[in-house]
Amino acid sequence: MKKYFDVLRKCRLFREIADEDLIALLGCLGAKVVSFGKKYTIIAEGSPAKYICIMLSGSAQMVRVDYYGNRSIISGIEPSEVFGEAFACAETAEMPVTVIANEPCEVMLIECHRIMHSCSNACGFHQQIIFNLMKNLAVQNLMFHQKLEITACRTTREKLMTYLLLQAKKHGSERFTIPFDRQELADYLEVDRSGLSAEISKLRSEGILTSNRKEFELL
Amino acid sequence: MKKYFDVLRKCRLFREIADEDLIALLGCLGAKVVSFGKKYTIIAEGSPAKYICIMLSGSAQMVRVDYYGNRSIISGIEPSEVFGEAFACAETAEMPVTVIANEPCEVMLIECHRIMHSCSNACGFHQQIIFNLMKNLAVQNLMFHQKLEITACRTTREKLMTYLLLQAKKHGSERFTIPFDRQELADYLEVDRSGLSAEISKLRSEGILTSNRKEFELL
DNA sequence: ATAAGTCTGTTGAAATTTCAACAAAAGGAG
DNA sequence: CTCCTTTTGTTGAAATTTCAACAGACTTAT
Repeated sequence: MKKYFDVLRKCRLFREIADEDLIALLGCLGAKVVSFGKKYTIIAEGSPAKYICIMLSGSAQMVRVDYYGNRSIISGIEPSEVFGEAFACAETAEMPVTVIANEPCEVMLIECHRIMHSCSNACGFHQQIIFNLMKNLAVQNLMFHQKLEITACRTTREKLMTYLLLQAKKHGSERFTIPFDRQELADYLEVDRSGLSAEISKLRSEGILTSNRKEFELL
Repeated sequence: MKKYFDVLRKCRLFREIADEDLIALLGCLGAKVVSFGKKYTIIAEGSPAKYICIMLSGSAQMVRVDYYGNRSIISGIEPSEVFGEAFACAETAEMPVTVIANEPCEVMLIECHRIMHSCSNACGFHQQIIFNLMKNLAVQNLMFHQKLEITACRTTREKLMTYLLLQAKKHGSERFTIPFDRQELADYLEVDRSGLSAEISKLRSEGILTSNRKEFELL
């Protein structure tokens, strides 16, 4: 487990927990690590929501395909981020989304009930973990508000500009690289890919931005 | 405070807390009750996010108006529901949304830091409250997933049907009354009101549903 | 280096949404 | 009951999105 310490230290779930306690804690929680190849399904829609997951290496996307066949990307998942916890904590019977590996991944799985019900060893970190989990869920809530701010826009241009402005703020710079290719960005913004490409060209010709593939600069 | 007990017992925040402990707890948390008239602003966009709020009576809507003037309803808030907690717990500087009273309301306000930092009296319920808060945030997360499922749809018809099917499931019946008038439903689904009315008429003429104002029946 | 496959940008036509304006229906106040 | 206000439904035109098809740029594997 030691090789994962650098990522785990950055993970919201383990805030305020000292390195020397972490090993014992992970043991107590029965944490296990699983690897997935590119394009593999990490969590399948419809499967039971038992696990709180932590991305150790690689990246993934949380995705849903609706009744009408529209693919929608709910969020990207990067190393040290927690995912699946909302469904597990809310005791959802079935996962309403799918999580798919973008590239080879290592994921840490912790059974939710190990965290929710205090452990038999009475290890002293449960309270801290629950507090961290709460904070993490609150932050995720904010991310949903951002996502809704984007999807609430009526036109492709408004959605795109709202997204790009949020990215610029997040990166603290007018220049930044986005984590999606065109099709993925379209699925995230919930618009048509070709229309999105056209809109980007238009913004470029209007002198509002410059871009090359995943790199953007707002002018 | 006693007159609010019936609502508070139903509130997620106070699960597993006995009635007789509730009074002491509310005192320890410094809970206060504020009334608002119809159409009054309960929380203003841009104001500091200090409070965890509980709706005691009446109802409200969480709303955002974007840069382009589109009004979007994020959620309806009914008695015993908690709101504003995600922003307070995530320590957001400014509220990104507005909460407006639908009708005369009573709201209980609890300063977030009173819950986050254990109280000086060392009352024994903080852990339970934080656990409840965590569960509540997880459930809210699920609601956002539902909302995203709706807004991810491309057409008015798809959004409307997704919404109505979720409502039918929620009410456990094909007949139900929705909590929005037409304009509000349009703002919730993020579509044009007149287009929404037209779509409802069309579904009616196709024999897919019957409806009268806020009452719907799926056939 | 070449070939195969993927990603991006373009285009035009069809479908859909938005917008503005108005009429009918419902609800409230006096 | 009547007047006034709000809500809902309807319509047609303008704007936008979606869809399908294709070509050029880029990547990857051999």
